[in-house]
Amino acid sequence: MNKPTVHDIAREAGVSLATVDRVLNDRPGVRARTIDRVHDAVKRLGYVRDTYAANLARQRQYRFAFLLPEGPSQFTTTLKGAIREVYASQILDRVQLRMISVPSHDPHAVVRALHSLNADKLDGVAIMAPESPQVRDAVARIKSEGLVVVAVVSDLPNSPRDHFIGINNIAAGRTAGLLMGRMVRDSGEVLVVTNSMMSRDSIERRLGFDAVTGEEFPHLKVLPSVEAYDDPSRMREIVAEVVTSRPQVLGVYSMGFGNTPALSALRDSGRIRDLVVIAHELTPSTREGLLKNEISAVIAQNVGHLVRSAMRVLRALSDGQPIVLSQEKIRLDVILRENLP
Amino acid sequence: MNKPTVHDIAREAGVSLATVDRVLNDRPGVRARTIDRVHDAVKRLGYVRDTYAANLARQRQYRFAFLLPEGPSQFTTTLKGAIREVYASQILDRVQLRMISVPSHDPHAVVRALHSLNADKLDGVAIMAPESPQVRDAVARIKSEGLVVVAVVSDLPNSPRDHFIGINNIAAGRTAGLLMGRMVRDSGEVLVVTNSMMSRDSIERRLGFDAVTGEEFPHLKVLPSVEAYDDPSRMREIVAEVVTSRPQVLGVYSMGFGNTPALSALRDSGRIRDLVVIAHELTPSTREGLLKNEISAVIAQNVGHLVRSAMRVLRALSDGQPIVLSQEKIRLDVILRENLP
DNA sequence: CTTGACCCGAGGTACGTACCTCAACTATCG
DNA sequence: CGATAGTTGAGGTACGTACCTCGGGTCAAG
Repeated sequence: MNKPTVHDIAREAGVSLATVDRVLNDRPGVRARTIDRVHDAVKRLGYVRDTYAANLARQRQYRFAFLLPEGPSQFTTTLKGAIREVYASQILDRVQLRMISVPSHDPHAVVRALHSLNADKLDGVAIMAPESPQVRDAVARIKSEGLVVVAVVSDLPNSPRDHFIGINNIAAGRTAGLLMGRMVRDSGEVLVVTNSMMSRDSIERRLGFDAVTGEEFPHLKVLPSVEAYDDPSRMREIVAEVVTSRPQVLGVYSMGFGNTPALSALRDSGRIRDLVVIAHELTPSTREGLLKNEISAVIAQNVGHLVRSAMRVLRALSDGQPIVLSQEKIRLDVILRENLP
Repeated sequence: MNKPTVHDIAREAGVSLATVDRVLNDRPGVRARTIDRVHDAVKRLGYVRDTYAANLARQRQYRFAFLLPEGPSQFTTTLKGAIREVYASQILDRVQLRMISVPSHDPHAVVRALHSLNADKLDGVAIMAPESPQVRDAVARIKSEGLVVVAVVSDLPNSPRDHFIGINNIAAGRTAGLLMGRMVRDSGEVLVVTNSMMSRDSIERRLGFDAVTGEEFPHLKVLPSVEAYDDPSRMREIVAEVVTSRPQVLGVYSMGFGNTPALSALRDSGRIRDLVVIAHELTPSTREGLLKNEISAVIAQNVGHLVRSAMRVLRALSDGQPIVLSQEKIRLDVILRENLP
């Protein structure tokens, strides 16, 4: 009737508690036949380890770190806020957190930070950084030391990370393209702005955006991406120049990072209300833009979910437990003025 | 350094463990002054009860019930599936679940079901049912017996329920209105269909929809709501009639429940691809509609989140623990073909 | 047959909390 | 002053699991 315990397993398998314990915790000194007997009993009774009692007994502490880009980006600020909020609330059990900020555009700094992580003092790390060969090797190294590694926001697809928690950026771009095509009424041009087309996120978003607009919305002509190279004033200038000189521009797709200067340039041009503006990530800037009817839609990922999911996955992986994939999938949120959270 | 335990509290307050226990669990036999001393120590050390150890010690079982509408609605089927999935996965700790289906349009049946719930055998209940005076009284009664009551999907605003888990339906209607206004290119009419305008959800959605279209989109003329009174064939007939006889209809807003027959009528009319169709809830029907470009957007609530949130809230309330509101807020999802989960 | 390596059981303590008993103390009242 | 009720402490067991020790068992090689 009740949930079976190790005692029930021992009785069912006809062995002692110590043996059950040895089997369940992969300790040596048990014959293969006996191991099977225990596993059979586990299966027959449907035993599942009570993780909380186990953690209590072994005084388990989960020690995780978040490796995040430093700098004044509104998105990372929002993300860090979400991490702090989750950490402060009591939903985390036995978790100790460290936040590490690095200039993420510098692969060597990322590598140094990764190498400074000690497997003796840490169980897992969540990384948000662009992938580079150096980073890939560093991930491999800390994984071989026994750390659990998950990528957040930006995937590290060629690195041996255990899991990726974030959105599908091609789908994000496709969603933006679909919205743009449905919302721009007349034929015209669409401006795409980003900080850098070197980032795989931007590349994927652009790919998705182009695919949908190309296939389904021939009335739109999508211009080549405008890059600002992390320079806000450059972003402001380029956007201002394009929007004022090309009246045929009817839509702007801001692929994230650099929303604020792009928006301010659009605002100054006086044309922002006539444009369909689609941006990424919900930040103070984009929220304000939505409320002022300057931005039509924001494609976002829920940073609260992102952080909680990262924690759950880190825990599950450090315990060797399965992940409930349906719960961990980060949805692509489409946010309009009326469904602002 | 480590998390303080009851032992630390006892030492800090200069009392015994038994006294700390009496205070923390509101047991009698402690002088007011001593109670304060213990509470002071708790505050000074920042003690928080280890819920898992406590549940272990007291052999806690959470016994919850879900009271849901019976019948073949795709949304409730989806919801029930989500409940089963959450229940089957191991994320629930010490929770026993019962699902009760009632013909929810019959207040007396709902009341009978509520009265059959025994506070001795149950800790809490999540209810999805329309509010009526009878239901309100029944909720008050089972609450007075000590049960925790939360409303899910549809609020019971005049009942003494402890919490509501679901979306803001006025905002949902406003979001639909905004999407409709942005996506319908020319001047024309918008058809609004629902099963019944008696339901407060429908009323609120319509309210929000009208507010936004009225204020911001004068090119749209929103027709009076068409009601099908839970009769699929009636729904099919009315929709077919309106759409074929009124070529000036450019958009259709299906407020939920009855999506399937409405869609099939639109499909048969041959006009569906030229219309902007906005529907509620992600079900097999609406998913198919999105994929076929028949539906432009779906306003949905994530049923997985809904169910997990209901469980967390029920647990927290039965333990008298605080709720992390930011985690429990159910977002209004805007789902397009490209961001289908 | 002995030796030693391997296997297994019995029984213990611990984690943080709940809940129990019983003895002893304190304050108050008549 | 003693009786009485109200407070408090000491110490225990239990929850389900981890981890430890130690004694005794089996079995194959020498």
